[in-house]
Amino acid sequence: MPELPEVETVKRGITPYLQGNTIQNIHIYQTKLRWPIPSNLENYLIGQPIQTISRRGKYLLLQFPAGHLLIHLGMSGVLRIVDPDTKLTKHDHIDFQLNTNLILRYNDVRRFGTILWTDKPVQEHQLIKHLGPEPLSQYFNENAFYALSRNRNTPIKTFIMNSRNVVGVGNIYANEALFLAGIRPDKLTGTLTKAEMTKLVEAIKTVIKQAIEAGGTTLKDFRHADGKPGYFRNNLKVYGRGGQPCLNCHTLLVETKLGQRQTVFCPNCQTG
DNA sequence: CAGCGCCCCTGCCCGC
DNA sequence: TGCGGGCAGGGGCGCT
Repeated sequence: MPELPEVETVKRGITPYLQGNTIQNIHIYQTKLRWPIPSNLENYLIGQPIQTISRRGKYLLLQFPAGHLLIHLGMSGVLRIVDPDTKLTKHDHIDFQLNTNLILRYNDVRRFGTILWTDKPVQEHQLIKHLGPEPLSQYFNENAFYALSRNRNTPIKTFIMNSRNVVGVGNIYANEALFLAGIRPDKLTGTLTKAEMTKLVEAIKTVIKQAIEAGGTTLKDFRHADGKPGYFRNNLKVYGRGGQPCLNCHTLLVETKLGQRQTVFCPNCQTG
């Protein structure tokens, strides 16, 4: 479900309910996510204040006095703020009950998500330390990205979806950014010119920025913490539109597979 | 190291 | 209506 804009939207939605508040209790209903939820989580969290809420790539980081809680939503994870009398539903896996009596509730149908604890500096955590730059930061720029791309032989779409190169670009926004940049998804990374890489960097920034402003993309069930959908779906130019006419030139969009992921492009507009 | 395919899991949609 | 196959917004891991 979530790419970076969706995770950012979730972060913004839950922050007012969490910031400075204290975890009063925890209920774990299902420990089996991508990795088991640590069974001793309560030792670190109960009675402790949530000091800051931040995001690194698609990871949400809740800072406590003793360390950080890492949360990744995987493909289908949902975080919501609910009243204490809200009935549990299928695939609710963990509740964090706050001193305000509201509950931060994690639901994840496919259980590809992650909830882990670390007491080390969070940027040194195994899952965090190899992450590439944030797409909207100054560290993601045409010079650095072009240098990184030299002598790389993977398709450019696979390259931009690899979080070691740049974080937060999932399948939707990879397709959209390549369309915006006019570059074929299967073009080998090392063959892109400096001008093309510059266009691509700008396209990724634009797509991510616009998606955050729209509150993310709701395809099936993504919802803000308050239950509202994201509106970027209306802006999608190629994702999910294989076989339909290109919105620019009316050529039929081509649908292929790249790295086991649905890939859609316009053979007329994306010639780079 | 780079690149790639395989999984983890449930639900839904489609064709027969 | 039932069933099997394929597909889904992620990404770590093991293999070559």
